[in-house]
Amino acid sequence: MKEHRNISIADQIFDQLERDILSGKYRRGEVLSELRLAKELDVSRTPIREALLRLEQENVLKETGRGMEVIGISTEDMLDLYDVRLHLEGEAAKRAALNITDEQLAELLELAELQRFYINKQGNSSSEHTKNLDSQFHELLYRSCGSKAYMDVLIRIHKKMTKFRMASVSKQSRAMQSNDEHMAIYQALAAHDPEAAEEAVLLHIRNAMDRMEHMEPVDA
Amino acid sequence: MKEHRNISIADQIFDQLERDILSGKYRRGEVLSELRLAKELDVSRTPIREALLRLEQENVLKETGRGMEVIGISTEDMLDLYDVRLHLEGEAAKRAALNITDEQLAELLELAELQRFYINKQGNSSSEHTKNLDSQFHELLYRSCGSKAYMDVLIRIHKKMTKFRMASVSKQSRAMQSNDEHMAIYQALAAHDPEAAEEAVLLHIRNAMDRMEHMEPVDA
DNA sequence: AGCGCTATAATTGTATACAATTATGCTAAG
DNA sequence: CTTAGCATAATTGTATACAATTATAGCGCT
Repeated sequence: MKEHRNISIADQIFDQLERDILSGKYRRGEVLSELRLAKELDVSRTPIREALLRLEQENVLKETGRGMEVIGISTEDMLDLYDVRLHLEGEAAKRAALNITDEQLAELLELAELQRFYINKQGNSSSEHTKNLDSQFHELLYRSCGSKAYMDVLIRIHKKMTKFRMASVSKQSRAMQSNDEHMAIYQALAAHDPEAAEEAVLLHIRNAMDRMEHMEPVDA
Repeated sequence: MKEHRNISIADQIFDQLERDILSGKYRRGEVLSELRLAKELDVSRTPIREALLRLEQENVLKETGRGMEVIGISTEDMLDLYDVRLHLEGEAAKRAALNITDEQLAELLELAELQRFYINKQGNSSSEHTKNLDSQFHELLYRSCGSKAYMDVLIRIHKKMTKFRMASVSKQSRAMQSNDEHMAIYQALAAHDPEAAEEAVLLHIRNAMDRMEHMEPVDA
């Protein structure tokens, strides 16, 4: 079954700009001009405008009367994002424990095992593979809670955190710890135990906060 | 001091489409065509596209391969949104009690008093005036908590709830009750009492949920 | 009458053209 | 040398043109 639409130029520009801002190519406070970007990326202004608009909606850029200004994210902002997650993900995990399907459980397990495989193979979690698997794990967890409201908020926050996560290489031990926590979450969900799921998720978030405070952001 | 930019056509289209979807002119499941809207509203496709893109980001519309499909919001979704707020606004209120400035307090009081004035004058809360004042009150409350993460999430949720709120007329007594709750929130914030602020906000949300379940959505 | 094929409609994605506003830099005058 | 003013650059917002894909309807053939 083929996916219904091709990837548009606008989508590609969006991803690229997102990465470029993250990687520091465009710095906080810098103002992006549509025409300049269009010439730089060799496309017309139309898909550029669309990408910039999306980035503005995601609070990555800010309208400034003339041009879009790059908004950064501070360590404090990141901690606040974690704090919001601490207030929401416990409830989401409880609901997921009650609502998750067998198919979702199987997929969750596969994601966690795949992540473990890559960590063992590569010795760190900086690869796109591993980061992507982490995102998929959490996104699936959010989806399985059965609430659009929780899902939307948590997916948005997690994407933002992933996006702005520093591209530093993490120790294998940290990555493995995080993966262990994913496994614990899976176990609690598989047992359909709301309290255990809540506990496992909160522990995962708190540990991720600790890891970040030690300047070694991994995932969560 | 003049505001830095004029209201663009795209902004107007966005507001109008938002209202039209809310009012039921465009129904859930209906697919909106850019060209049709452009002819209907007598503008080019460009601002239409921009408005549709924004509405998609706000989860009001959904891409369907061809055209944008109108997404509805169920009563269950609304209750979930309230539940998310119950998990976040208490903490936000606590922070606001500690961080709010005198200027913000003064503005908050003015908004609440203005709202009271209009309620007494008009006898219900269905007017744009009153709904707008409610939005402004809550948005200012969120802004004063000093956290971008809490602010972004809560503003987004509140806007969505306001947007999809049924346009039913509410009894004056309900509107007054809600305004009383606003006043209580203000008092707690003015006293810089975190616990009282949390309690007042949670009470406000719970009462709003009750009002909604009695089919008389007002605000909160 | 039914079915299939083709031509045309509709629709989105992208590029370009145009208008209006605003910054910027250069020139000329004091 | 400094400053005021004007012309030009840059920039966004909007409209239109073009391309490619897909649905749809009509027509002819069996």
